[in-house]
Amino acid sequence: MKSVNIPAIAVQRLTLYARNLALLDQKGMEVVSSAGLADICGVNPAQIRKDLGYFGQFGIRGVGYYVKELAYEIRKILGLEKEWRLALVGVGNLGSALLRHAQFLDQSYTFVQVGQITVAPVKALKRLVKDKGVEIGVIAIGPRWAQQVADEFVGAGVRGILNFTPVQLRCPSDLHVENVDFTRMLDMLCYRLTLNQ
Amino acid sequence: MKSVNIPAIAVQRLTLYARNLALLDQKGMEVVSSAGLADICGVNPAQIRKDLGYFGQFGIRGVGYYVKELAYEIRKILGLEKEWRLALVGVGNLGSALLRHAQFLDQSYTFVQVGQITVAPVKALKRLVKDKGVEIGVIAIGPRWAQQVADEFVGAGVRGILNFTPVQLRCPSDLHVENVDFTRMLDMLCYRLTLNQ
DNA sequence: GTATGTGAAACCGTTCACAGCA
DNA sequence: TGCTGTGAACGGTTTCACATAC
Repeated sequence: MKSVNIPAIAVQRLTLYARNLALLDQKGMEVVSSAGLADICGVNPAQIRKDLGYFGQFGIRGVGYYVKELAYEIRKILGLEKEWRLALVGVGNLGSALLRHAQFLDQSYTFVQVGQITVAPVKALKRLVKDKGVEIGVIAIGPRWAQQVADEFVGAGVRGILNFTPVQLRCPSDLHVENVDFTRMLDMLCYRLTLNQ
Repeated sequence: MKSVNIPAIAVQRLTLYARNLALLDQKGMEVVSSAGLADICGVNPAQIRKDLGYFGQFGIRGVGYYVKELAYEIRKILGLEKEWRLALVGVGNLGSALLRHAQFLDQSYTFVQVGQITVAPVKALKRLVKDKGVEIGVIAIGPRWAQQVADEFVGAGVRGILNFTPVQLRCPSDLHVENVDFTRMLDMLCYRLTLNQ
């Protein structure tokens, strides 16, 4: 791994590459060039090579990349070899969908070893996180309670939070928070449609 | 509006400002400075002023911004004054959650006038889009069928697609697609947690 | 010959700093 | 005085172009 700072956006693209490499692998393709993968992913070939360059050299000049191998290397880079334990708060609404249809998760995460997802009444959270070694808290509850749940997750010792509410959470800076906010994406869509009449 | 190209990321932040302005308004605050809003949103004050500057002059020097007024102006910029009609494909899984718990949507969209959301068997899509004037298609179906549904939406004359599947959709360039991909956000989280041991 | 890996250049977005105005 | 609006400086990301290796 290089000592330069790796842009977060490059890491995000890595997940895109991993997904499409898995698809190529399923189709029996063994080798792919940066140009080929770039076309599928909708990015510039040089960008793929640059992104990969942050972490090492995975290709063969004059040939390309071995699909299986590159997919594995990216999974390793992203830390997806490990089994992550998640706790979900919010059994109603979005939460129940995430839980009840675990196959949805599995389908998109064939290459990820996601651990048990546990539903917990908020009060029992602290014990649960400590006993079960939960590392990631998922907040899929109404926006009104989002900050409170986040605080409890923090107090319980979770290291990261996946936030499905549109609330901007206030958390300690050493805690990692990722937001999935479809209302924002919908707003963006409306803006772009409005621009083009 | 300025004639320079407006970065998509600036527009995305506008939605963040709008949301927090609505909250400030609910709390009875009438005026806010770029510094005050920036603190709440977790961004740089100059960035807010710059973002707004793409669209006009909304503040008063030495004072700040009128909360209600700015919130309204941003809604207008984003095209959220209009009522948007959406069609949802995917009643199972994520889709049912989006539909059955409309109050979830309402809660986060108090300032948005989102139109009827219609569930349709895929075959009837074309007629539905044309008869009801649907402008945005929402794809919350299994990844396996995502591209097919997208193609049908395109054929039916939808102008934009909100894609909840992790599939990179292939669509005509004049169609607007926004992706909500929580698997990617989860991957990012895992990477960052792995970095810090 | 072909495709990677990577410095250099071009481009874009963010932040600074201050002029302009209430 | 205080805060907006904005040109300029800065920093970071993308793309180019070519040396390098198979």
